[in-house]
Amino acid sequence: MQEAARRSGIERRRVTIRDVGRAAGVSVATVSRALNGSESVTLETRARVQRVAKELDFVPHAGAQSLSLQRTDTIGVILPDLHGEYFSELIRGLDLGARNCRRNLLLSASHGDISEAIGALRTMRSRVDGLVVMSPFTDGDLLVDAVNGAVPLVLLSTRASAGADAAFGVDNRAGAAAVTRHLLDEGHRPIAFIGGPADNLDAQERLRGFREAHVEARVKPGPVLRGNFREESGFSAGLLLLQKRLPDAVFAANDAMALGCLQALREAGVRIPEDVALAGFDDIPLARFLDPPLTTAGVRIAEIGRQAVECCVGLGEGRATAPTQNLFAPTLVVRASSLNRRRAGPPPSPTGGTT
Amino acid sequence: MQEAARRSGIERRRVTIRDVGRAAGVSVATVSRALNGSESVTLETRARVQRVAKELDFVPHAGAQSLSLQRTDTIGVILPDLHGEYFSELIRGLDLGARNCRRNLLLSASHGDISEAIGALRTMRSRVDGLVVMSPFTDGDLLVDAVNGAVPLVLLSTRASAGADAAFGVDNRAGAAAVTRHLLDEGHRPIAFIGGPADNLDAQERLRGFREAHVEARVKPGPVLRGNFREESGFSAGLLLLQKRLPDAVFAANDAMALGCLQALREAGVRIPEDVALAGFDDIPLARFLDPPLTTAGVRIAEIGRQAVECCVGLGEGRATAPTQNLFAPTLVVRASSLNRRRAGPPPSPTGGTT
DNA sequence: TTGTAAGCGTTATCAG
DNA sequence: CTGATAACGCTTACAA
Repeated sequence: MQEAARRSGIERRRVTIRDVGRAAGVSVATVSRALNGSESVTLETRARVQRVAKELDFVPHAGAQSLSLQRTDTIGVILPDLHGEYFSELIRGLDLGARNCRRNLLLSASHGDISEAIGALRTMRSRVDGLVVMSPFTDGDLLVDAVNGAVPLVLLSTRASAGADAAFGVDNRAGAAAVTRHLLDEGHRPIAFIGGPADNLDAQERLRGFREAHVEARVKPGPVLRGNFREESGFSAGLLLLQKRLPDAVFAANDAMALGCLQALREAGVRIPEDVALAGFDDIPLARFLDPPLTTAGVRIAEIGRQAVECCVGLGEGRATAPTQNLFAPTLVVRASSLNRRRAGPPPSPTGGTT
Repeated sequence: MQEAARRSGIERRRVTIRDVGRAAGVSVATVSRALNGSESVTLETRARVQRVAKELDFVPHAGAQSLSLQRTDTIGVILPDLHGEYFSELIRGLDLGARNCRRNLLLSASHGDISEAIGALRTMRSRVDGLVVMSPFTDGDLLVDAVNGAVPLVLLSTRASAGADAAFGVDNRAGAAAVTRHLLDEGHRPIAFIGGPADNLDAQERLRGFREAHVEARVKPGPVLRGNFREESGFSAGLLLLQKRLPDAVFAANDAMALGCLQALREAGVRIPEDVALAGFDDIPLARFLDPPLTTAGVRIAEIGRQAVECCVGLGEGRATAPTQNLFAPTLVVRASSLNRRRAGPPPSPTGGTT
């Protein structure tokens, strides 16, 4: 038939429901009913069909089922990236949610490009029952348009768009303010800030929290550098900081950049936290293994992913499982990197540590 | 019609090719041809169809296309886990390969359970054009049976099964031997080994490399502990080691366990590498950020993923892109954690360091 | 209880 | 160049 049917290798035709029917001496309808547990099938018929199906190693064609049933049992996910500690944690949560709901995960990366995200969206929207999209762009409405109501849409890290069915995010402002306050409380000033991409909502809010905490404390903020949330940009920012008089502390808008900055400073012989204190945001698993362990704003990344998927599935089933807008509050995680040890002479013992 | 068609929320019917045809005053066949760039369509007709399609925001239904075309443009991937540094890197490579080939990625985790893996396989095999499966179980044949030739199957970290179309892996034995030799060359002995799961092929081979290097050097190996490749098991192993006289060095079968062991030892006040040297396997991104940076066997994880996907796609298109069996050679990555600093008194300066 | 046949949304064949 | 129409593999009214 179809030209494309020419398979490479052994031409092994799929076993279809028709084959099972023929072999069992019943119609395809009966096979379908028998295999899907419909009431109206004789026990005897069902048994025979099941036996034959097993013998023939029949596996229903999921694509055909989807077409007929109008559901795919698949949730599409579009993230800026698929790797790195942050997304890895997120994916763990997404997977967890998908397992709980017995759904598959169709994953795609937008690489931070909104047009790529929209492209992926259009490819996906007819393959999935729902979409979970992380689009930290300021203009999430474009995404909503692309989905066009075809399937439930759950947004991550996005200002609630009127069109989206739900949104999950982190209270970045509060988290950043908490970290900033902590640094100020430790006596560090000025505090430099390494920000994220300008068009990234999370980044904007974190900067805002940083500034508000300074206003509140009546302290003048240190320099604000631009980064892109990647480790390298933190490294570059660190180099930049080294060119002038060092601030007392550096607050990077995420842990990856804090890590990069840490490297740059350390390579220059700057001690953390004795010479410069350091803090990040996200609490990626790596944070506590750094030397020194990194102070940061703890976000339950995986939990967000899980809830997002489960909410998305729920929406597809007509349940409104969660409020439209869900904001997770980060918790301040104080580790050694931010403590004020300027007074200390020799490095303290590994276990102890003065505050 | 179909019961399931009742959608929650606004009942927004999909725009189908039929709608476009009607609006453009042509048949569905012509719409299909016009949109898919067939030669035999008047320029004028094509233009009109395209305009109408855009106006109606028509997006072809991927599922229906798949059913008709017998291809899904999707590669299925089954991994033991979706998170953690190792799989994160692997996924990065898989994504890269998929992008290069313009394919989607259907991801699933087997959580180390072969029956779960088989379940996922059966769900997937009619949704994808090919499968990339990482099944570090000793019996990969079960997987081959489950796929049953329906689509190309590429195995990761598995002994080449007759039934698989290709396999990618790491030369675990050589890598482990190299690390072991390095530790012995540094003068460490005995060396304890923290192994992976017993039924895991990678783990078996790494243990073998460890032993062979000892035989070759005519040195008696230290104790061999059992782990499961996760951080916690490395931690437990570390605790176990602490109960007896400490070995000169510990070689963990992967970096995650090395990390766990490092923690256990450090919490007990043991200095690395002064008191005990440490090495891992994989060179996950985290390894170089540890304190001290971890000596390990460097595996180009992402590269394996990329090649596996591209090979899988190639197989589906009838091309035999790569040899059936592909073994990547790890490179020894020597960092501070394995050096012999037993002679040194006080901790060396951050920059320097004796060998 | 079972079979027939009409969809699900495409593409491809075959006449016109 | 274009239009019917038969697949693709499955589910489900409707009839028997």
